Amino acid sequence: MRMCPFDFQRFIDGWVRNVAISACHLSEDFDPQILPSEPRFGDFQCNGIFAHAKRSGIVPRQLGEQVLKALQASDGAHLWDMSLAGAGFINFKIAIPAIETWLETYATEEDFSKAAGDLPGKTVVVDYSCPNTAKQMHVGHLRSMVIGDAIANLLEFFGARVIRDNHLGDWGTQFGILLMQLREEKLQMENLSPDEALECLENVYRRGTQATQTSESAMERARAELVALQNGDPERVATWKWINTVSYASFQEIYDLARVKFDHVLGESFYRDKVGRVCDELSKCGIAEESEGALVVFHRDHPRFCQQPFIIRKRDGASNYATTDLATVLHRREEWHCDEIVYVTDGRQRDHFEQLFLTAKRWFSAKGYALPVLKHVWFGTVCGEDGKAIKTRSGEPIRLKTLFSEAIQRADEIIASKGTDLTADERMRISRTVGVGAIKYGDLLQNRTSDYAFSWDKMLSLEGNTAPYLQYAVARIYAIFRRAGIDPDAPGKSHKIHLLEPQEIALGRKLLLYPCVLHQALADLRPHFICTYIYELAGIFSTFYNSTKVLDEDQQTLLSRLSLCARTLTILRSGLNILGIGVLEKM
RNA sequence: GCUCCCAUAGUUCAAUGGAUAGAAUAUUGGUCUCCGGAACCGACGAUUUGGGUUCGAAUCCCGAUGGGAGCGCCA
Repeated sequence: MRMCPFDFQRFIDGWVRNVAISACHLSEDFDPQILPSEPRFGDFQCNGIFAHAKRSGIVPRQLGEQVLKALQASDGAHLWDMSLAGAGFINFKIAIPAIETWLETYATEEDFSKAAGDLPGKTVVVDYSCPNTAKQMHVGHLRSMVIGDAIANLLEFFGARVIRDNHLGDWGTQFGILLMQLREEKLQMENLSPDEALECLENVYRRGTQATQTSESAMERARAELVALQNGDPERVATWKWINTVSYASFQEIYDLARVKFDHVLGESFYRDKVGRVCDELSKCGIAEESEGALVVFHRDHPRFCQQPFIIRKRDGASNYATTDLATVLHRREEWHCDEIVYVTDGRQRDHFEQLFLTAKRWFSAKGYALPVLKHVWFGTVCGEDGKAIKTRSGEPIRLKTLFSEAIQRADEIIASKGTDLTADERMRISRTVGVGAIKYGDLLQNRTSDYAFSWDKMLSLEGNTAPYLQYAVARIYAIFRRAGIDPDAPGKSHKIHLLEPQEIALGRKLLLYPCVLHQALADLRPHFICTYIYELAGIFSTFYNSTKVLDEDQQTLLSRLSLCARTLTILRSGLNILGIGVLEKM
């Protein structure tokens, strides 16, 4: 088999570095800085000449010429055209035969995954979704679920062993208030559906909160309920369990719709008998100290956390989420032997996670435990139309269930307007895939660290840079294959691909960039790079489709173009799979 | 009060210190006897402000203005 790099960016980077250092005698610290470039310049560009020229006191253009000459004389130079441009850029334009070889070499998602195995043997816990029980999921819960799932898929694609953990908020002080109010209202809720029960519980909680805010005795009773629950009072425990059961049944409907799955659902309550060890060890190691009656951790060298405490045991002796989070890190290390933990939460929790990571580092180091790599993959706040964060307490945030069903209904209306001959089942499946896909994609498209302006129109849009546009491109490719009477996934001998028309070449060049995009998304755990890329790819495909007949009379042309379509299909599908968005053969 | 984040077309978002700042939407002009028009091709339109660093700044640093968030017993 001919040598064919999977990721041209990485390959060119290594190649240029090597040649520049060995043949041009540049110093070892030379960094070529190879980046994908705008199509008008080529496929990749080398930016590293400037920095090196500066350091060595040479004119960049001169150094560029010298390096270019050496590159042109080296093995591998036939794979691309190179030219010196501007003040000292070196541009690389991949030669068409090299593109064709790449397309013939990397045909299936399996081929990609195998070639991209960056993380084999690595165990990564992804901690995402994590709603609180006793409340319905609303738009504020969307991002963690969607982004976390995409990141887990991405890590899995690169060969990691991924453990998806839904760390539910099922053990907070909210249960004191809930138990108190439930007891006082004596409600009969056993016959309600999970959703109805949950809605009822939300109201109970609201009334309970109001009561504790206005009455000191209500507050006392709520505290007593919490203590009773924590001490294992059977009646309270039974009620608490029931609340969690109906809550999760309601969450599960959303997860099913969104096609999100977890390997573990270990809520905070799972760690409630593991927090003693955390406090003991941190105290004995001299990391935690008493302060104002609580057990806290300060980080003396930190400008902020030398003053701002990380409270691991409240004055009343109870633990909080800092304590359970510490216990969780240890559990994931000791039981699951993870190498890394990725937390996907709102950016407002950055202080908490920074303190958590600092504390875990000192604790693990003092005890000689191996510390996993800890990453807080945070995302921007979901804001309402008023620009302020959507909160459960202020007004009524839109429920995910409502959001999804509205999107599905809009998709269904479009299908209806086309007057198709689909069966009811098919139609239902398609409107679900389109509607849910639109919402997930709408979220993923945005750089996760940006704040998020919620709007119905944006969420439910089915035109422009949206999932349906991508799904449509996929469906059209399937339609071509149906018409040709060929299975796009049939494992057969691959046909020779000849890129002749400009639109074919443009498509081939774009396909080639997929590995670079995946690596970029992986480096920062930012799925939106994949969205941008597959959207552009679908656009280039549409242009190609519009200008170039695939089902050509000439057999060789037909087979070549069909193969090109098959590669486009593979990459669109692969990208959508990583994003957790469904694909359709017909829509 | 202290700390952090953000400011890009009318609107919603992109842009790894790289060349002429990209999309979508809205507005608007076109394409279509042909593989699915949920399509394709155009036009219009933007880096809040004042300094600085750099060969090169939307991006880094300092200030101003405007917005958001966090900060001892919620998670």
